[in-house]
Amino acid sequence: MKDCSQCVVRNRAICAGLLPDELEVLGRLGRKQLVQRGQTVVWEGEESLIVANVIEGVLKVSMSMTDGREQIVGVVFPSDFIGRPFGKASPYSVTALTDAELCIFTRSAFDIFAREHPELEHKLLRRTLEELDRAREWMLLLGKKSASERIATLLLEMSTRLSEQGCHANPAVLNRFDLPLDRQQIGDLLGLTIETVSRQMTKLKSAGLIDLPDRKHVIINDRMRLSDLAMAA
Amino acid sequence: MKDCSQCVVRNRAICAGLLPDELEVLGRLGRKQLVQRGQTVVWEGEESLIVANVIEGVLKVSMSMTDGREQIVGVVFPSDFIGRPFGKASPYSVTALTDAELCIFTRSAFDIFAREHPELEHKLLRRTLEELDRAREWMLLLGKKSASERIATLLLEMSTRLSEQGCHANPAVLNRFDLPLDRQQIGDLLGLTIETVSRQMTKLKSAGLIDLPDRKHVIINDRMRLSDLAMAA
DNA sequence: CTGGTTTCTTGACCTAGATCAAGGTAGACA
DNA sequence: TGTCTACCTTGATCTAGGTCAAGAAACCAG
Repeated sequence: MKDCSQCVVRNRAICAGLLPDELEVLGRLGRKQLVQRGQTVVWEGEESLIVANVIEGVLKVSMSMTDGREQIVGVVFPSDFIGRPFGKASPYSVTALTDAELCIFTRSAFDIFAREHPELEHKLLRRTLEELDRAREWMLLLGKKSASERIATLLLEMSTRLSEQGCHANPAVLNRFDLPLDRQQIGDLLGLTIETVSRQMTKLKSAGLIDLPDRKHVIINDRMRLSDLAMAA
Repeated sequence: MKDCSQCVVRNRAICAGLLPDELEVLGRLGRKQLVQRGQTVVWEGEESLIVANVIEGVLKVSMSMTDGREQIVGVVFPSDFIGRPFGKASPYSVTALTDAELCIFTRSAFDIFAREHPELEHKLLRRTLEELDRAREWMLLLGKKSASERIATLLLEMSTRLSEQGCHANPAVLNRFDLPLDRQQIGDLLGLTIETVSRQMTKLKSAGLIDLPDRKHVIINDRMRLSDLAMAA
C-alpha cells in the first residue's frame, strides 16, 4: 500500500492512533483490493487466511447449516474490520453486498503486528466489544421480536449505520438511503422469509411510516413511530 | 484479595500469564464476593460500574424489552469474564443462575490496569472474539433452527461447556450433568416458550436420546443422534 | 422499444409453535 | 407426615408467519 496517511478511513479504522512509522510498517503488510458485489472474501469453515479493513462498500457476515439455511450474523461498513484474528478457522463467511474496496492483510502477518502494537489491539478490542453488543442486541431481535418490530429495527439500524459512514454523521442520509440488501438478504438477517419481509414493508408504507420509491430506496417519514414500533409493539 | 496465585481459575482466567508482581497489583484491585442464586450483579442500562472474573458458579447475561420480554444472550462459567469494560453503560444484565463466587473489580480501575498491561488486554480480546463467535452461532440458532434442533444444540453446548469447567476437560460430566437453568430460562435462551421446551425435552426422552431423572439432571444416551439433530434435521 | 430474466408483491392455505387451561410432582417446611 | 408452593407436563385451541403459487414491476440486452 502506498500511503495510509491518505486513506479515507484513516481516522476511523483500527489503524487510527498508530504512529507514522508504525503506520508505514503496517501499510507495507497490507494491500488494497477491489471486490465485486457477490464476491466472497472469507469462507466459513476454511482456514482463516486474511483479515481486512473495509475502505468502501458494505459486506455481510454469514453462517449456514448443512442443508443450506443461512443466517446473516453481521453487516460490515467502511472503517469496520473483517476476519477472525487469532484463530485457525473462520466460523463464518464474508461476502460483498455492494462493490467494495478492502485493505487486506494476511492473518498471520496481522496477528504478529497486532501483538507488537498494544494500541492496535486495544482498538480492535473496543471494536470487538461493540460488535458483541450488536450481536446480542440482534439475539434479542431474533429471539423475541415480531416481524414488524424486526423490520422497524432493521430500517433504523441501517439508517444510523449508513449515515455514520461519512467523516461526520451525515443527516441527509438519515431518513433517505439505499438498502444494500435485497429482500432475501433482509429475510436472512431478520430470521424471516422474503414474503413476510415484503408484506411488512408494504404495511409500513401503507401506514405512512416509510416510503419505498423503488426496490432499494427507503425514506423514513415518521422516525418516532418507527422507533416506538422497533422497541415494543 | 489475599493471594491470586492460589486462585482455582488462576490458569484459565484472563489473569493467567501476568507476572507475579503484576498479579499482586491486580489482586489488590479486586475482591472476592459470593453471590446467591437469583442475585443480579450488573443492571441493563445502568452505568457499568464493575467487571469480574467468575471463580465458581454459572450466571446469565440477559437483555429485555420495555414490555418485559427477556432474551438470555449469554451464559457464563467459571474462569469467564463478565461486565462491559471501556463503555459507560452496560447494555445487559448479569444474574447468578447458581450460587457463585466472583472476583470483582471496579470498571474504572480495571480499565486503567488493562490499558497498562497489553498481555491482559490480549487475553481479553481473545475471549471477546470467542464470545462473539458463540453469539453468532446462537444467532443462527435463533434465526433458523427448529425447536427440536434448538434443544439438541443447547444440551450439547451445556454438556461441553460444563465439562470444560474443571482443570482438564471432565469426561464424567460430558454425558451426565445438571442444567443450571430452569425451563423458563431455557425458553428465554432458545427463543421458545416453557411449554415448547418441556414438550421437546419429553420427545427427546421418549426417543431414547436422553434421560431426565429429575428436573435439572440430564443424561445423554446417544450423543451422535443428538448432534445430528442439532445440525440439521 | 421489446422480450427475457430476475426480483418483488400479493393471495390462499397450512403448520410449528404460542397461548390458554388444567393437572402433576418434587422439594421445603411445619 | 402432610400440605404448600413453585415448577413442570400435558392437552386443546389459536395464530403469526411459513409455504406454495401466481402475477406484476423493475432491469437488462439487443
